[in-house]
Amino acid sequence: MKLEEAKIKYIHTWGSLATSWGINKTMAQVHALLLVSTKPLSAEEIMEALQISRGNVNMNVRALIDWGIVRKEFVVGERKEFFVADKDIWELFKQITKERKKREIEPVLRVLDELQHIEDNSYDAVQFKKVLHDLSSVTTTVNGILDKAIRADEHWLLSNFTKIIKK
Amino acid sequence: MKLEEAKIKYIHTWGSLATSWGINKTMAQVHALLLVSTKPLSAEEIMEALQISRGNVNMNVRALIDWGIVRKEFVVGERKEFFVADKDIWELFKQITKERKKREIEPVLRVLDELQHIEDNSYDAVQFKKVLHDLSSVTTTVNGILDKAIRADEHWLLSNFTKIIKK
DNA sequence: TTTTATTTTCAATAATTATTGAAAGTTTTA
DNA sequence: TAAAACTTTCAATAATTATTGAAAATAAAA
Repeated sequence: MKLEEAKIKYIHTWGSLATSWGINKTMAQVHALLLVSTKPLSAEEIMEALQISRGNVNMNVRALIDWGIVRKEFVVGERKEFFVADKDIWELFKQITKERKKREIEPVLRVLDELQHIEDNSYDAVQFKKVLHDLSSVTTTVNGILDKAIRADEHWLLSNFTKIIKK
Repeated sequence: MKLEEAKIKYIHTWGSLATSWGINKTMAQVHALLLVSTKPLSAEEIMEALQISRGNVNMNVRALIDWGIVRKEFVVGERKEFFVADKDIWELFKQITKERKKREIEPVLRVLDELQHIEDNSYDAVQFKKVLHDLSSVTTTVNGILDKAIRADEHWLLSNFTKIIKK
């Protein structure tokens, strides 16, 4: 297999993994492209490489910048903007985790907590509260793991979990 | 807030979390409904409660059964099928994790590994292999954590991670 | 066996989500 | 200032994914 071919295959693989986890395919592909590129890329170059429209590139690059995993880079003698993705994939993992935690998991925890406070002590209601409680404990635990991972040093997750897993 | 109202809110909240993680909304809602129900439910009752079609109920209930988190239950004097979801949500978490790991993460690891074997030692290729390697280590670690979690006792994840997180 | 109850399937359709492309907006240069 | 270079926006459209509903299949009862 040739290098270019391998890069394309990687970009596609990553895109399809993203899709099944509810992340926009193009966003994942743009990020993957920037990761394997040895130089900053302009909107044109991304359009060309992934065969997508200018608007699509713009939207997804902005989103990646919002997520803090892609940044603009100035290129001497060039007027247009160029983009790079830093190569530390732990950082990527942390950023994505952090955002999703905040956007998706925390709001659910708030709702679950609120629902605990219904004033009803019938058998049904107690059963319901029990389910909610279990659900909260799973969600809280997952949330806590993610929290710890994103606060810690870059390689905390790798070094610590590796030990735990191997014990 | 009334109990019924709370149940509905819970079912909806769960459905929307599922959606953002690439899981079918109805599937999550059917599961949630069965979890908070104090008795086994028939297809009709699910249709009624969630206002969805017979076909939709059938497809999603089958999928939940395939995932091993819902099962049929025989009801005396009734000819039709009834369904229940066992109340342990750790089991749900484990099953979902297990399936997604197998269906989505493992295939990606195989592709990443295959791509490592390109015979090219140019600067570009070496950089690319570096990115792939980092990516594999993140993916492998995540995979390993999930693996451990699903193999262990039901409450391993809760008890162990809670300690770790609080340390 | 025939009838009736129930489940399954799947083509058609609806709903959702992603993408385009051209117009409007912004910034830089002349 | 005006023109050129470039970026952003967003209504229209395409692509994807979920849902319906009725016909076919299956199972139970008469």
